[in-house]
Amino acid sequence: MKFFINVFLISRLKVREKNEDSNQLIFASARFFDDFMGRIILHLDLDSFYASVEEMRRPEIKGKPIVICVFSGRSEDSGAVSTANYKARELGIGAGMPIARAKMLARGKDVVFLPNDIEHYTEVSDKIMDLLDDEADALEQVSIDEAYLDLTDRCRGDWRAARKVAEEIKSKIKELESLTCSVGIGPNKLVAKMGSKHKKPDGLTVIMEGEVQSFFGNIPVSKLHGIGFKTIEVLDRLGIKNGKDLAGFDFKTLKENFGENKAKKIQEIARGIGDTKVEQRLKKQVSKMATLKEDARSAEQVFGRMNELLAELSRKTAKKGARFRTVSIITIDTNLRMQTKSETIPESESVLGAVHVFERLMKDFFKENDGVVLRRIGVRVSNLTYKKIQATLKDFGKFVV
DNA sequence: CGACGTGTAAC
DNA sequence: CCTTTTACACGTCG
Repeated sequence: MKFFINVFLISRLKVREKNEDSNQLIFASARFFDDFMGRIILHLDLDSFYASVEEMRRPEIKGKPIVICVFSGRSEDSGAVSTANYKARELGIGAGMPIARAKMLARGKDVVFLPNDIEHYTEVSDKIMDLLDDEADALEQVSIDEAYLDLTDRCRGDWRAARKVAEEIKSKIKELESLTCSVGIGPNKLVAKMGSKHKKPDGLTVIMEGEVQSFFGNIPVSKLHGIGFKTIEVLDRLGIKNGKDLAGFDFKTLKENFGENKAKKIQEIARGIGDTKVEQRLKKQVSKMATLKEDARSAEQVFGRMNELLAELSRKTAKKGARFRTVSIITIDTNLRMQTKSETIPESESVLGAVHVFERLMKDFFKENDGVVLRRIGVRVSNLTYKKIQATLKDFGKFVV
């Protein structure tokens, strides 16, 4: 009997915690019933975060359409929209849109355009993430305005308790920062994420195991998390419209169109299957990009801007206590074609110590691309390793994100 | 297999 | 006219 239970536990652990050390088995029996019951995962998304934060700290713009912009500095209105609040979205303004177009749509209306202030948003975000950390077994911050919480142990399989936790979190965030958020709760990260997308803003959607199939089945494939524009084009040709179509589609045909791995992946998405753990991940690369004031036709013309970028990249990298092995430049020419060049070197701690490598890559790029005219450039270090002591995963995660 | 470059997706 | 940052998968080459 003991043997049987162990076999069962090991197989569960394989499915659920592939990356865990075998010493996790020590805790396995204590978690037997949790394993048996499955997990409860919560995903939280702060509603039009940047715009809402600005609205909160500037009483004079309350209730107005607000558009947060990334100005590229090339001309008065060059750049793109980062976030539009719901009032602005009613006018057709949305993220990613050129600022000039957003201003056309806003013509004659009282719309507030603001440059983004990431520093401030990060401060607000950090406070909220701290709050979330207190509510969960594990926290995974995936971006400045999104996080996953594992509530499995905390709620012991009780979905109504999980809903209570969500409501509590929502009211705390409102109290503390006057912000709303959308929350999804499900048996894995994918389902939780789809739940939080389902009702916005200020939503709360719970999808239990038994409800996954019908929820995912009725959703258009274009709304599935992880399925983007290119994939949709192919799915469309195959006549696949919603989750049900994809979940039940002939695998061989999918494989012919997407390759084995991607076929498997998108079909699992359509079935609401996912088993990745909620855990704070360390960054694997750091980069910094910028649009040039003026188009550049030679390496020497971009060195000035590149050195500024490297100074910032250096700070970012040092702050995380990261070392790197790979150095890259990223170029975007006037036709918006992106290219990268990279080189792997002996492990280094100092970005500025590797300036000559960035410069050489840039020179080589111009040598290899005769007549190219650059609009934007970027620098990146990857192949990161971390030296700082990992006091607790929580603190380290916060430090690194 | 590691290094390098590109494409897709999400934020 | 067209921003920024990251992850990951895949093909290719030596």
